[in-house]
Amino acid sequence: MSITDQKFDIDRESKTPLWLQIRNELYNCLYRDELRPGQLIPNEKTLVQLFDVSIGTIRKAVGVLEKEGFLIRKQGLGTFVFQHDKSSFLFEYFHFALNGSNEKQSPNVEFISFDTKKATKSEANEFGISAGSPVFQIYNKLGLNKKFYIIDKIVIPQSKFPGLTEEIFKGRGNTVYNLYQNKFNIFITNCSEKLKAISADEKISKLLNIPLNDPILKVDRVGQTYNNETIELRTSYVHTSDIDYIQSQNSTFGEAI
Amino acid sequence: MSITDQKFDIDRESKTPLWLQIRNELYNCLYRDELRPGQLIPNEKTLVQLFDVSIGTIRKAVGVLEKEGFLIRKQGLGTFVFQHDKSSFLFEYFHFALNGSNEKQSPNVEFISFDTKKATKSEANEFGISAGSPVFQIYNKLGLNKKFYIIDKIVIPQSKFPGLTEEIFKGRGNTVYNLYQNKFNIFITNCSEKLKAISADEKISKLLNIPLNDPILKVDRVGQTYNNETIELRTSYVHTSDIDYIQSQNSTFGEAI
DNA sequence: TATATTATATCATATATATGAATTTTCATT
DNA sequence: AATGAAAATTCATATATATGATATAATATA
Repeated sequence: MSITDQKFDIDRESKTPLWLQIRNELYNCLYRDELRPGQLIPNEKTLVQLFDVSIGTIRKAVGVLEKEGFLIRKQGLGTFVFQHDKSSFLFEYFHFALNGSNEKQSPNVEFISFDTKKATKSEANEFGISAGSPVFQIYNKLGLNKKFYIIDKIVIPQSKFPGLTEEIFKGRGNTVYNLYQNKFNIFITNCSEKLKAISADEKISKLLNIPLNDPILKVDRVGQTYNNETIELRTSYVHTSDIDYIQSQNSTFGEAI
Repeated sequence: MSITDQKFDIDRESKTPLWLQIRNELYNCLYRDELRPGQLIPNEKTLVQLFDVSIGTIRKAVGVLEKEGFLIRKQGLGTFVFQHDKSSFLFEYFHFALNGSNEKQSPNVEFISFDTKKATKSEANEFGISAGSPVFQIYNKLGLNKKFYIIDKIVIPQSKFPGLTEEIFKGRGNTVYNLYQNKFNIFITNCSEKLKAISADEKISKLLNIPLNDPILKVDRVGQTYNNETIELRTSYVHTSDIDYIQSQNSTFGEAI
């Protein structure tokens, strides 16, 4: 169903502000995939008619979704649905930079392996599937400046990625999140990460060509989609002798001025 | 000079939007300390008169400063200048939680040492002072649930904290950033962090009572004030066997709905 | 055809105004 | 003094409208 075809009923008696009701309706359109990544959404005038509110209320609703990262407004052009690509990946999800630098640069990625295995208990628990269900486990090597510093292990449930093969994965030609989005209709909306320092085990030391027991930064990332459904478990093993995990933070989460 | 006494000249011909000009004027009042932490700022009606614009423009300017974290609006009460305290510290700057938990809890802090030393070259460089200038170096131990997992090393230039003594530091009764703010008029506006995995050296292993060479998460934080002036260099050494460094991230930096 | 101009579409800024919601203050009543 | 109702204060939501800025499309002109 197209967004312009449906009848939204906004409750003017509700305690929830109109702008928030509209924001939620639009969010649901994203969730229901009636507004697809990269797509141009109806202009403000149309939205005014669709929801029968003033343009200021529409702008507030759309503005919030823009700040949340779901929509992107372009003056003179229109408002578009956000889509994952290399630059957004670099900006939002890749947290590493060479020693002494604060500038991120795009990592080079090299494929290592693609396997099917049974989900561990904790993986199954995270995904909300039964233990032993099949999952894909994929290893990649990431580097900067021709050297590799990071091993990425990706675990995703087979059920959510029907038909995914090693060839499709290798031939994606873009970021992994872009693959999820374009080939499997899964849009990663939020991530959380947990970091630990550990010792390199045999596997990691071989893959990264570093001494056994070297200190390694281990990053566990949970990638989720709408309604906090977990889609991907990613573990990065980072040899931080030459690169840093960086995080910048304003007093809050303010917009850049 | 009080904010209500001065004449702001807003340039209506400027390419910079009015709301941004006003946001910048208010920001400068914060910077010049004419609006102090915790203080109630003039209400919207007064600001309308002060800047001679409509209330919508004022609300936009104040709204941005609120999102940036400098102001806090409270319906029915007024708008206040943000101040550092324990809850904001927990919310924004303390990134650790016990294994398996996503809930942060307030750490307990124990004083270790307070010394004066000469700035290293890199410290001096960061602070913009000459090498060898005196700095304070303070060690603390942080823990959760009666056990200590973190050693914090704080380095701050003596010149910016005149009269600071071990007694004042120990008797602060609040967070360190609150001390900076209330006793020394220095307001930390933003931080950036760089993380590495290293091996515990002798000093750290003794302080945390862990084996030598255990993997340790090292967090280097640069704390800055207005105009990106560096105020504090803090290094945290974290034994991550029982706790995680956690980071959550929405698709962007969206406001909570 | 190539270029410059004009028109159109779309979001951005700004004003003016009305009503509602949340909090504190005031003040009458008990 | 304690309580409760009313008033005042302040920010929040919502409408209506006008003008500006930016990008694209259409058109006229050389």
